[in-house]
Amino acid sequence: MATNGFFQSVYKLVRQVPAGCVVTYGQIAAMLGDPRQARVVGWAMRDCPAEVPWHRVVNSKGQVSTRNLTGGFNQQRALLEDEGVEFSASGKIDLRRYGWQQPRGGSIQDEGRDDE
DNA sequence: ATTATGACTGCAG
DNA sequence: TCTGCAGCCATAA
Repeated sequence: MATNGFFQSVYKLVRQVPAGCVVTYGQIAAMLGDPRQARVVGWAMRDCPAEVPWHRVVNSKGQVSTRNLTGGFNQQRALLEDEGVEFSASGKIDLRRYGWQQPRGGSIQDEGRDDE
């Protein structure tokens, strides 16, 4: 499927996301090389194959409910909570703590937070 | 080829 | 901190 190569890249990337971590659409798009294609990433998630942990994908606001909760989209929060992710009172996630980043050349270790 | 929509993002109020 | 408007890209009709 060469037509949906971008989609395949998205799926592959999301599949690499470990449990207990979340990524934003823009983050994924940026990893693919174009942060503006964040919407296209959403399109790929809309297809949501079972092999893709779409529930670990949230918007830049760290929330899931952008417009309207459709279908199984509601269980995103429940799934993340099951992974160990904490939600704020407003239903937001700490991207600074759960925000996943691709491992760079070398060892990516946990950077200490001066306050937490 | 053109128009409309969308599981988004960033800036302004 | 939250809400609203405009911009960008891809897919569907």
